[in-house]
Amino acid sequence: MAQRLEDMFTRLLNHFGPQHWWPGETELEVIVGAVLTQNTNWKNVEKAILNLKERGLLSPDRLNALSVSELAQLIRPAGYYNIKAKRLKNLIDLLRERYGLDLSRLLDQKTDTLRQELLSVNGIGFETADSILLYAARRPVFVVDAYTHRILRRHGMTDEQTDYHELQSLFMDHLPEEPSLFNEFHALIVRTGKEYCRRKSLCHLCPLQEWGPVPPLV
DNA sequence: CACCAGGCAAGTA
DNA sequence: TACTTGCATGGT
Repeated sequence: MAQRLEDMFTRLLNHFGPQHWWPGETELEVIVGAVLTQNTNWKNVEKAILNLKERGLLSPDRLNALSVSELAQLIRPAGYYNIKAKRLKNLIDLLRERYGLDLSRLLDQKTDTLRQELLSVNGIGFETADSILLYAARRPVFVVDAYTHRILRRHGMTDEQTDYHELQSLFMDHLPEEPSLFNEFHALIVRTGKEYCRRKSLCHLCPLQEWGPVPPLV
């Protein structure tokens, strides 16, 4: 399995090149983006983040000072803006109540502790928590998303009832625990899914196609 | 027009 | 436990 995953990574990287996810941004911006991108196109998220940035609101203190309804209007382009405003405020509430709005105090904790802390927030599930761990806190945590399930299933490496943590362990148990590798691998999986898994007619162009016959698409 | 995007929680049986 | 539904904008 280790060889298979390394081969998969090599093929995707050779085909697409580096994806540069979340380069040169602040930790807070990554965290806000992780919440806003839940089931949402990243381009829409960028517009919402720009709204906050332009007004200088992208700091724990300024976000803390906003009301949920004010925040909701600012992040409208990201969709689900009412629920996402609450989710962001839930996270800021935790940051204020337990860490004095000091983001580094939150992020400097041991990985398992930090993961539990993030998951305790209403609105932060496995994928959002792990995205924050990997892309903001730079921990060697593999992020699993809908495309990861789809692609590995498509190529016969899992079945439809493989759950989030089984799939996560598949990667983390068989690859070197390098944050930079997990970062790039996850981004490449998303890119592949977008590019080649939307239509069956594009499957023959997928860089993983050479692996040979796979179970039929469901 | 339909479909979906870098999910999650709450409700139902 | 295992489904189902609501949340919402913007691009194809």
